[in-house]
Amino acid sequence: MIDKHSPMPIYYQIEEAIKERIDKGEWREGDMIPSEREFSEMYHISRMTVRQAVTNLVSDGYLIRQIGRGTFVARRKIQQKLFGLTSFTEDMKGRGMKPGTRLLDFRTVSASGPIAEQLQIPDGGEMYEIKRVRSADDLPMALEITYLSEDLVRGLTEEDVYGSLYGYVEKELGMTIGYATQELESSVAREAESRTLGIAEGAPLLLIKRFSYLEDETPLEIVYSAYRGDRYKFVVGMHRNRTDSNG
Amino acid sequence: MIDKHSPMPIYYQIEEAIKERIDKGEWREGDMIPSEREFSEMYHISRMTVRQAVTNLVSDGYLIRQIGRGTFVARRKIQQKLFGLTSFTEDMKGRGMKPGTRLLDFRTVSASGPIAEQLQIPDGGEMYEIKRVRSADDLPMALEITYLSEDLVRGLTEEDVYGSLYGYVEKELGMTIGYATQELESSVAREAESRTLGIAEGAPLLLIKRFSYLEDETPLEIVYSAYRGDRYKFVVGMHRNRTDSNG
DNA sequence: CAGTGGTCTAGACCACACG
DNA sequence: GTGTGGTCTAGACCACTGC
Repeated sequence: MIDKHSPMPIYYQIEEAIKERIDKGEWREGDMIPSEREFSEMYHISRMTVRQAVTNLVSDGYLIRQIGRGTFVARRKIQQKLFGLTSFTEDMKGRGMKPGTRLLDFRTVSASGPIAEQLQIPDGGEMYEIKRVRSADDLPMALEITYLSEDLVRGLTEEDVYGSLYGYVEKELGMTIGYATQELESSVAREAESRTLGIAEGAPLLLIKRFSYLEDETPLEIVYSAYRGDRYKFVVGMHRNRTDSNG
Repeated sequence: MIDKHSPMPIYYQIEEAIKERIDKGEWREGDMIPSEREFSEMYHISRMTVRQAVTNLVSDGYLIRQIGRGTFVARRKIQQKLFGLTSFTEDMKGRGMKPGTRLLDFRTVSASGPIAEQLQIPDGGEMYEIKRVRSADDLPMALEITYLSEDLVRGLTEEDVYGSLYGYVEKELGMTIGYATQELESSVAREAESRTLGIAEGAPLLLIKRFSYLEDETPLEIVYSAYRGDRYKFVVGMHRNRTDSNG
């Protein structure tokens, strides 16, 4: 089960093995899994290596550690996904809906102002501007305008933006997305939005502004979205920081 | 600087030392901090202990590791707080506003239905129901209804709910809050809400439903809030999961 | 090349939970 | 007392970066 000579790190192999047992239902929610020392003996590896695997799964929400008692399969594992940053495409698939895209506009424009600044594009640089209507199960769900530095994702084509931009950046360009900050506010649809989304004027809209960054903090994209208030709920899991109550 | 015989773990002391240097500006955004081996020699501790400190600070957003290059102070450290779950009181303070509370109702009611189920209160159990208007700089910001199991926070009084419930639970009861899931949706104010919040009927509202859990997954509270759309933006930082693109 | 973080070992002692 | 996770050691080899 564990290959010590695989290029895959041992701790990663253990993570996958544990997740598989949980997914298969071999270990159920609330069950105690083998102790770190048992894993260590089972696979003939050091306990610190086991701990690295378990620590990762704890922070991913799969496991719960309890001092003096043991390590347990987390309840509510459905909620694991809530903690991770996802693209529209991944979000909709996670909700069991079919994502779709209608491209309204795809162009490069010269960068300037706060958008250029946020994307760290120097004066005179170009950026992609992509306007899309995102749909779920063939009904309009959101209106999206995305900005990316042309320099960072040079060679982006219209075909690339019909699916997940995150998927493209990660799989085609081999970049690693780190995190995003998102601002959400409530608004009402004006004429233009109501027409594009097929809702009444004055109907509720959820506005989301997203700044995405790569792992090394390079700004990747800015996205302005307007989601239909009658079809979309934003769902997020948040952990309590160890340091919040102090500082 | 490091006391090996302190009851505080060494890795924690190192974390604090590093954070202090960052907060003081001794190490600035983008600066490389000493290598793990340097820390190890500096403090006469093993490198694995240093790594534990650095790993924690990386996941808290203070540091960035780069293979073969070094460890750097993260940019945008203002955004660190965005990733942590906060109470209303902490949230407003973080925005530089003065939080306030007007208590509309405080009572215990017999638990039943989906709320009792979510809070894991057995048939016949009681729960607190707390209705509050939360204000920022003395202007109404949100209408909140909170439910807690009476059994879990027995002895809660009216005075306890004028400030941060999270603070009370953590500091007075000594519990550790783990995480929460939150659902956000856009809506418009009806008559009752518009009167309580001092806004027009039909004005945008941001509705937030929150389920909080302790570290061991015990359900702590349910909160339904309605925030004024003209005064409040929900801000959140989200990390990309290692596993999102695969599974 | 030297230096960095990434992984891993084979132990150790501690505080805690439980019977 | 036994078993658990929490912390810590003093090394080791690897892949990667940058000069």
